[in-house]
Amino acid sequence: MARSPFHVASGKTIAPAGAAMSGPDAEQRVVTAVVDAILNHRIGPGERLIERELGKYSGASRTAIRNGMLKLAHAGLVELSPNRGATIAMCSPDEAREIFDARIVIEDASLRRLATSLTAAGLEQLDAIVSQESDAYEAGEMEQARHLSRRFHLLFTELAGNDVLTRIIRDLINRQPLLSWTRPQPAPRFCGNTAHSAILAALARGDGVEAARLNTEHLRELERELDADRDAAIGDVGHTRQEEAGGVGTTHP
Amino acid sequence: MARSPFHVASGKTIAPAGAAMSGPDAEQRVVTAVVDAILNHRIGPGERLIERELGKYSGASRTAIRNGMLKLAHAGLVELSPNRGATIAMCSPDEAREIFDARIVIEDASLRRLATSLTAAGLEQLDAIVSQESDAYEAGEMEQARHLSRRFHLLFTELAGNDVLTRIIRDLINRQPLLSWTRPQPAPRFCGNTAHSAILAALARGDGVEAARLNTEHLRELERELDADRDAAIGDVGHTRQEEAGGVGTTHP
DNA sequence: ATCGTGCGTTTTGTTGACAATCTATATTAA
DNA sequence: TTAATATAGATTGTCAACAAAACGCACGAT
Repeated sequence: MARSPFHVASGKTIAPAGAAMSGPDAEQRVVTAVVDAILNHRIGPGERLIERELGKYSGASRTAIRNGMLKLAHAGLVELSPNRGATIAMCSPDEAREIFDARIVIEDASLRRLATSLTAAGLEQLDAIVSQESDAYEAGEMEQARHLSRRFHLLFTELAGNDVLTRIIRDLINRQPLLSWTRPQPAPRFCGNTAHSAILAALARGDGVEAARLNTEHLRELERELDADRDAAIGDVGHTRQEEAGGVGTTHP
Repeated sequence: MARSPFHVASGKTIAPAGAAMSGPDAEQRVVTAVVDAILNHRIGPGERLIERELGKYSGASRTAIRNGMLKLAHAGLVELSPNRGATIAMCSPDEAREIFDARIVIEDASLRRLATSLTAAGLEQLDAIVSQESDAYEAGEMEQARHLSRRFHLLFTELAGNDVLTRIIRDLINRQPLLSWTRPQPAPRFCGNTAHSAILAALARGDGVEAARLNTEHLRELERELDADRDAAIGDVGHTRQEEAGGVGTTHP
């Protein structure tokens, strides 16, 4: 098969065959493409990002790619080793826990603050996200559902009005897919929509403490599922790099 | 006078004439030098960082410098404009407030957590910092005192045990000098030591809530002083760039 | 069969030069 | 004298080529 759009060492496609990009901000396009590939589990932890391959179909020069890798490295999405280039970051269990804790700290503060300042417009935006997310779940469009789920967390942080914290949260949310050692589950997990609408309801009635409590519980639940996945995968050898094709199903029987 | 070590466009020296560096990690040296220069107010907001000048005496190649600038930009210490290169970041009043709020959120959580897990060794480290800081203040070594003050905040965050949050706090603390529009005050401000030892005392007796409250108050006080300085400097025109030499004294009469 | 070794290929890191852009000075006109 | 403009210099952005290092594979030894 002729390789067409935008892939990595393994030959996997990480971006659709979009218009042959060659703009002034090719760097940002490479960054966006890699982030998008991570968010949709087209590439996973430990995978190498080879400059030539990244550039072949993105039209980006090597310097642009290299700068993009630096950006991604600072965001915690890739790791740079001397003379070994860029690989998708692998989070240790400890680091995964730290990321969850950090999100809880910041999102707690955001929700408590937002509860006292939420405007009608803001409420409407959040409500739209939650209902769209619900629709996507029911329609089985998991990719879209995951996107909207991330968007919900990011949006209430944005609405809290602190850009510094928002940028931090964005980076932490983007690292989420790198925390799981198994491929994403094809069926909707327990998580997600119910929790989000409950948080929104608490926010709507101005109860920031309860909203924060619900969100913390929500994130802790996600963390527990992750740990369970990891524990289940422990017996499996070679879990750090699954070969492509086929095995998308749940790893644990 | 022959320019000797390591300066910027204005000709100001931002690093001592250290050994002609030319190692593999020249990039990190440039970053460290710039950070150090910022922390000690040798360069201030809006100042241009010219690649050739940075490289002339640091021995770092232009690519290394450029990568360093990218790193500093992501840390919020410099701003990169297309075709205009790197300038020391200028924080708007809004952004300054956001940075303080972000610090409060994260340091609060760190102190509350640390109160339940502080070891004897950790307590000893904190105590050493505070007493050294006190000594430095009394000896009039303001540079050292400011360094130790920053170190105190960073250390209790480190001891809380979350590396993700620690890295964030480090970046936020480093941006502190860029928030003030006036040069650093030669005389010891109200802030600093008393507040720090009170926080430490609360920590030592396991009262994380009180420690967090004291820290919040401490940071809010710093913020108020900053606002006062800015308000006082408002009438002054051309306050965005003070000419060198002489005028180290307080800007407001 | 497994482990260690050596070589060719691939990939990264770095340097230098060139083009594009911006800044500052000098010049000219009103 | 002031303002607008043109020109020269300085600074950044980009690219292609070279050197160094790592990876994969075949080969041979234990």
